[in-house]
Amino acid sequence: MKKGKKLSASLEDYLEAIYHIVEEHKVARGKNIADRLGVTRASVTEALRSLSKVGLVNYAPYEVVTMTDKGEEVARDVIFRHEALHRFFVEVLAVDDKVADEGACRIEHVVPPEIIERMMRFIDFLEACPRGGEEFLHGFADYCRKGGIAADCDQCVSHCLVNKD
Amino acid sequence: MKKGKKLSASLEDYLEAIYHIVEEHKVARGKNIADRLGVTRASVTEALRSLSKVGLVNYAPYEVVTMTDKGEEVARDVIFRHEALHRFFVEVLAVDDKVADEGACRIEHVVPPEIIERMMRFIDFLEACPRGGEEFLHGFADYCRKGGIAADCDQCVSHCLVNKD
DNA sequence: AAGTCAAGTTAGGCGTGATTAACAGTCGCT
DNA sequence: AGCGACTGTTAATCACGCCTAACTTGACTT
Repeated sequence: MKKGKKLSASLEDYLEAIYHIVEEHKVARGKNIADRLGVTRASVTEALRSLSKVGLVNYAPYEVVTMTDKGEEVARDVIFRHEALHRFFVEVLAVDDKVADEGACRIEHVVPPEIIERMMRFIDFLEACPRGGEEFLHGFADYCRKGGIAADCDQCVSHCLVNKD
Repeated sequence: MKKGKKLSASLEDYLEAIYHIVEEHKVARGKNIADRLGVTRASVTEALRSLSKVGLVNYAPYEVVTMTDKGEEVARDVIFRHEALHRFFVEVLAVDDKVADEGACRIEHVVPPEIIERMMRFIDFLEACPRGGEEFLHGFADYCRKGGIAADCDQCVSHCLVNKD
């Protein structure tokens, strides 16, 4: 039960998809997975054999698929990275939801854990720091839209003092 | 001269390496590239054939390698993404330089342009907004180190008003 | 129980990107 | 000029991850 080697990006995607499908339907079927990932059923079969070989899914030919405990653990880790990236892109960088998701999908497989950790902390910090907060992020969103600092910038700053506690 | 299809992550790495080597030595040799990327010379030969096939490098067997104009353009684009990510990770997220570089290397090949754009803007915004700036980022770095908001938080906020202009 | 059809599997192929091992070209030195 | 060392190329192989096409299974119909 070691940590084993890491999964390929592709297998992480399969695992993630299976997790979400199981979450919804209790079990996953090849067709579901294929549809969700936009690959053929044949590809799914191969992926399932790989995943079961490393003990992440319960799989036997012609049967429904479920996840092992280990598989759930790994899947949750992938999903955690995905969600952290997604939140950061949307909440901090004011990126469009669709693009944020797309980016998270691709980046989740390669991002170093330290960077995820800092993104999460950054979000926390923005909540804790009087300079941060809603207004600050709105300021950034405005900045993006208008290409410059807002006119009511002074008032905004004064609120730092008022809002802190 | 179309935009053509996009390069694989691997070929982007080769192109990036070649660009840096040419920058330093005027020309690149297979050995240099192999050493820099940690692959064999044989792999380099194949990559060079691919890159020259799409007109990004000037390559002929047994000769030194240089980049075409198109190649430079593409390389600069990759490097731009790399540097944007690196800067963001170091300057905003206070990530260790080595980890930031490693992360940038991997993410540069998959990150949507919109996200790069927002990261750059975020850095600009931090410079322009009175709530942002050096102090704000130091605040975050401290927060990371200490796990909480600094004690002199009030003073820090007051500076927002003083420093703005 | 047999038929049908969707879902799943297998086999074979393709492209990419890497490897090793053997061979070939280039260049510097005496 | 010839030798040797290093650099570069080729060929064969491998692992992945995907595909198509053909075959198998299982579960409803009737």
